Amino acid sequence: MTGSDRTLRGFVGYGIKRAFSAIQSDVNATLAPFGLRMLTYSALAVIRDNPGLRQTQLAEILLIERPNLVLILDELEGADLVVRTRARDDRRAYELKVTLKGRRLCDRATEAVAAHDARMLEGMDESMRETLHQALRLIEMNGRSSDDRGKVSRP
Amino acid sequence: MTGSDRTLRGFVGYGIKRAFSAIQSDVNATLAPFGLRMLTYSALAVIRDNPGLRQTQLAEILLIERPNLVLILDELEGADLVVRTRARDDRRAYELKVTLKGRRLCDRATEAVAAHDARMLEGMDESMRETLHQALRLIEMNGRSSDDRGKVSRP
DNA sequence: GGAGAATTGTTATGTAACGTAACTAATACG
DNA sequence: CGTATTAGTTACGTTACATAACAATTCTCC
Repeated sequence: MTGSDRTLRGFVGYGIKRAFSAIQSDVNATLAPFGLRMLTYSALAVIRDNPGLRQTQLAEILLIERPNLVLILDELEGADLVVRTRARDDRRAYELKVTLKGRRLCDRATEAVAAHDARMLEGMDESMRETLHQALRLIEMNGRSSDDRGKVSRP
Repeated sequence: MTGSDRTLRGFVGYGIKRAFSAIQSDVNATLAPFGLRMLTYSALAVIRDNPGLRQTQLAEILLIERPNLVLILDELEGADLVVRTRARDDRRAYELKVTLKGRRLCDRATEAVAAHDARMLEGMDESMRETLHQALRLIEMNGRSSDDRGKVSRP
């Protein structure tokens, strides 16, 4: 035998990391034909769900900092998938919308991702999938709530 | 309401990404007091479980490429947690072992990580945890097996 | 037993996905 | 009005990866 990771296997964190990196490379391969990556696809999908969204809001939803969005949106805009139009009620902000081209690409990509997702879930029955879903949500919440401990106390 | 990610929420991949990044920052904070990061801790723990391991094998276990290990091991060795000793049966290779100091640190860090892991699982009963565990393994396998499709066919 | 192939660790280098600090333009607010 | 805040941006740094090329060593096999 070549060696084992028995200690680490005890941790969910380790399992999640492995599952995630397995998915990640795979999903990027799925999106490559569309000229998209995980991040650009995510942004595209969220904008499609929320026309008129501001960049700050998008950053909040995706849990990334605003500066990181700039390049992502530049890329999407450069590919004519998204437009930034100045908001007329607040000329600092942009309203984000997907173009027709963006909508079509997004829908096709969403199909592909859905198919990919289904493949990752092969071998699980409906109840297992549901449990997995809930468990992930729970972990996300458990993580975020421990964030607060280190944040603003009373300014 | 500020905007939603309903499309993405349908995908396990998205849930895993979120759960993972929630864990990641948190676990790095847990390890920081020990002077470790996720990667260095993982390497340390695996070496502790497999004294005499070669770097190539460690890379395989951790699913990273050999060059990336070099810096990680430099760091661990520089902190006197690990030693590289030339293997006498193959003078190209190193045998990796944790030092006494490394063993102690590893054990304390493992405790801390275990506590952290437990916090992430709060709100789940035993059966839910077990299901989560299995589900993650399954996803990992589903991902890896689709790797093969793109790899060596018949050299 | 010696030449070419393979393997171990390494160096150099590139990239993607983040984060922080500091700036500009615009708005809000007392 | 003037000061603080906010939206997007620029510049820059870090971490976690990957690939290519290389020296030293070992393997293979004729």
